[in-house]
Amino acid sequence: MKKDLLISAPEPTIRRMPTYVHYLKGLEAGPETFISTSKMSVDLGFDPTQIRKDLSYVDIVGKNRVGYPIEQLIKAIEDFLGWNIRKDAILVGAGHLGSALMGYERLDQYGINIVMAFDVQPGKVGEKIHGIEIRHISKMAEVIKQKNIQVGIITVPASQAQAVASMMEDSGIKAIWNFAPISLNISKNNVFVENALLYSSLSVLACKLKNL
Amino acid sequence: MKKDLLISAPEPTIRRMPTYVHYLKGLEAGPETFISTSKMSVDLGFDPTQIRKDLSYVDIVGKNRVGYPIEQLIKAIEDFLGWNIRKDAILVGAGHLGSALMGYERLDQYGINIVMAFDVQPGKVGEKIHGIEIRHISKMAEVIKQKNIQVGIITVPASQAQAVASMMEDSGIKAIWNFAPISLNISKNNVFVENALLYSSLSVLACKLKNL
DNA sequence: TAGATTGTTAATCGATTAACAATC
DNA sequence: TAGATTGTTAATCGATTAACAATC
Repeated sequence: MKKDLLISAPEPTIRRMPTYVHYLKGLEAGPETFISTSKMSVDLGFDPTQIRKDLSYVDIVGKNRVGYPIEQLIKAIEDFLGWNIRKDAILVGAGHLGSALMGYERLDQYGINIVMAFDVQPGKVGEKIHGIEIRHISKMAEVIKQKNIQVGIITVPASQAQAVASMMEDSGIKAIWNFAPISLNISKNNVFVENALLYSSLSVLACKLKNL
Repeated sequence: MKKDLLISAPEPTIRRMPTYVHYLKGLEAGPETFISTSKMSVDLGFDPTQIRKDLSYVDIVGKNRVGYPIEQLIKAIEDFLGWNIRKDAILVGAGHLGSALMGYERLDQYGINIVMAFDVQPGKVGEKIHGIEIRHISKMAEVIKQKNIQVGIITVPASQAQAVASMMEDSGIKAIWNFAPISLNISKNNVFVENALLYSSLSVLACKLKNL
């Protein structure tokens, strides 16, 4: 629809989008080719108006009395989210979490392609985890520049996260996906930082449980 | 402060709290014993009024012209978040992500104690990962009831997440920390569900990168 | 046509931020 | 005292939701 003037969607809208995609993919197996926001509302527990508002940011047109064409809707949301654009990434910190991310095949479904990982531990450097080569952190800057890497994933302990982030910034990384529980300082503001905030999620759980 | 009438904090406030704790712990090593919201504002990039508003939900009193006592503030926020109350948990899905969570020693810092894990794969059942025993999923309900487990962590593929959630609900679990990218349906609403939403975080990154 | 649905405008709600009195 | 800071009240901002016209 519209899309003449490109107003970027509010962040809460962006955060709901993947839920729509995963839900819609589940419908693909079924007999229906169209889905209405009233049905989505029931299944997802979201307000139908909110769903329509969210979908208004996406390049799709619904049919009155019918709904949205499922397949096209999935494609449109994926395009909106940038999942169909490949983003080369490097990962720093090949510990438990880092390894889990490297093994998460699904990641390239989101357009993220981890081309290499870095660590400092001698036992890890030179090895491969889930097919991804691990090199010493001192080689990172060179690789980023050479391969024109856009995304850096930080899965090192909090104490080393800032140093890694600064190195990434200096090497020309465009965006950082940060799993360390600290707030990164980026001096120039040409690097976008997204914090995974697992501990925030866990804290909401703990807090609600406490007040039960 | 107040705390006479216990108004639960807004969720955005709860989500910022862990950032405060991690930041404050970093200060403990330093020479200062007090911290002002103006200093926190500079270091964290948050509005100082917002920080004071957030702290108003916590059982702490600041000193005029001085700030908040760091050590007491940490303790107060941790208490607020329920990190100091132990919550026994079970984890279902001993794959990459599940293993990473089992290996994440830090988890008990947040009060989460994973007592056992479950899976269906014969190669995994009977083994231990990071010291945590893995049993067959068919034993789950019994263990939850016997050990009075409160928290269930779901790290299975999306296709099996709903079935696991329903089993947890029936067994009397109080809260679910869900890593599967689907919206869980809980029939009775006496189970609190917190979605980790890693893919939402990743989508914000991909979306921002697309519009760069 | 009647009725279900989209898509938008307007109202509401809640969180953030500005302003400022109180304090030491 | 002067000035920095807390803690709160009021204003602002933005997201959610209600209402409804347009459509098929």
